[in-house]
Amino acid sequence: MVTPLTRLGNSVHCDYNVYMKVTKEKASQHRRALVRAASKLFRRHGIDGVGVADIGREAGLTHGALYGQFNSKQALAAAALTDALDRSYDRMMALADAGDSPMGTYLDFFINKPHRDDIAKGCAMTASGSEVARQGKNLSRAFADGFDRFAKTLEGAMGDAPRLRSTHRQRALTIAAACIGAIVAARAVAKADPALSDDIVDAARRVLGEVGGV
Amino acid sequence: MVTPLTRLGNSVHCDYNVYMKVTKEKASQHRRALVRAASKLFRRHGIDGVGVADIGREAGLTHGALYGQFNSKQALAAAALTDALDRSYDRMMALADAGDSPMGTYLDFFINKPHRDDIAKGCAMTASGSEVARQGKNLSRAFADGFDRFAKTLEGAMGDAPRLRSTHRQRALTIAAACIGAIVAARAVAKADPALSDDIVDAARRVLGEVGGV
DNA sequence: TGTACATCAGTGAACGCGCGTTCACTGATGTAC
DNA sequence: TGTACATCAGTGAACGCGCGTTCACTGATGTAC
Repeated sequence: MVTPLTRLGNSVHCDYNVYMKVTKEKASQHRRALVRAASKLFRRHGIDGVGVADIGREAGLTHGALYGQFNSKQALAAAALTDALDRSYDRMMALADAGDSPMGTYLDFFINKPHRDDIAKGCAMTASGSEVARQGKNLSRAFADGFDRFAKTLEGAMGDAPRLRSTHRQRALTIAAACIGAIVAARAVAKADPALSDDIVDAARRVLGEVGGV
Repeated sequence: MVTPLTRLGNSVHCDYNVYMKVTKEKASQHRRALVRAASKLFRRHGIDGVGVADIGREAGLTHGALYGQFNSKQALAAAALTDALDRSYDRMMALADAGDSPMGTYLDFFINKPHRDDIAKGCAMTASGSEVARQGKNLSRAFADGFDRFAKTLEGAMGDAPRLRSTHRQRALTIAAACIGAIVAARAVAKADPALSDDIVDAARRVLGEVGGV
């Protein structure tokens, strides 16, 4: 029989069986794996809905490893949000290279039913929008950077077909916010009213296309 | 010294000091107090961010009382969402009686900086939008009912000024979703970029007014 | 109207569990010589 | 190039804490007579 841990004092007993240390490259792979795992799980279950142990497991590590790479769960969440938004942006820009009407391409990329249905791979602003408001400044920063970049991209793709008095920037900011709102609302009503959910997606795609001058 | 509880067996010791039972009217007041407390706290801290003990305390009761009135925290959350949306709707309709252009009144009511800044009293769809997608069907039902009523109200107030080809219903659904997205995005960026947050609110109010034919 | 007693809303201790974070420890990596 | 050893990424047990839910119990209310 053994006291598992004598609290105040430096003599401690426990069994460490492990093996350890890892190349610098492996370490940065692990960091990336943690960010990707967190990014996916936070989107699927919410930031409060995921434990650090879940993230470590998903990344093939233990929860302790997380604290070697990040100061806190909050700091990891900020890194995960930035990473998710960077990756979404890259995918969107890759598509835009191919198409001829960028505004139509951007709206198609964002407002569609597969995007609504696969939250874990979708835009992190739609997955965590209302949570970010309650988190710290670093998460707000990540969201603001992603949102601003999205709005600027839309602004650059704005057509001037409709006779609206608002500026391109105002319309771009509104379309960006509306893209988020449409996916959030479509997801929120989906379980109870799938037809309404479909209507929201279809309506937003069409109306925002008109606002964007497609 | 007393064993506080002997587990398997029917003989139990603990101290019950209490006083009890309450009129039917008091009981339904308590139920209402629980719903109101939950509604406020869920908006402020998120559903996962509030414990049943917090809700009981805010309502002036204990956490146990909650399970006399509701089967689970989830069931209370659904009741709280319905109640919050009903109350918001009533406030919006009361304002509309006074104004002459209902669409303008509705947009002013929803898209403004005090609404962005006071999440605990604001629209529950903006506060919990991305959380509801991850909850059960009863919460989706409450959201869908509130969203549908909001969209129908906007549809009834739709002007036909702009030469848009989309239907009134499509524009109403889009404006409803965009209202949510604008407040969600404005809150999410507020801590890191207050100027961007203001711009989102101002832009959405103006552009959605144009889409709504104000 | 007065009395006897069943009902049931509310209490608070306890349940098992998982949370975020810390920390003593490991041992291959990577560096200094 | 070869050797000695400090570094530090990762482990996993433990921390204190709060979670949602259950349940034995209370006693005024409200009903049956």
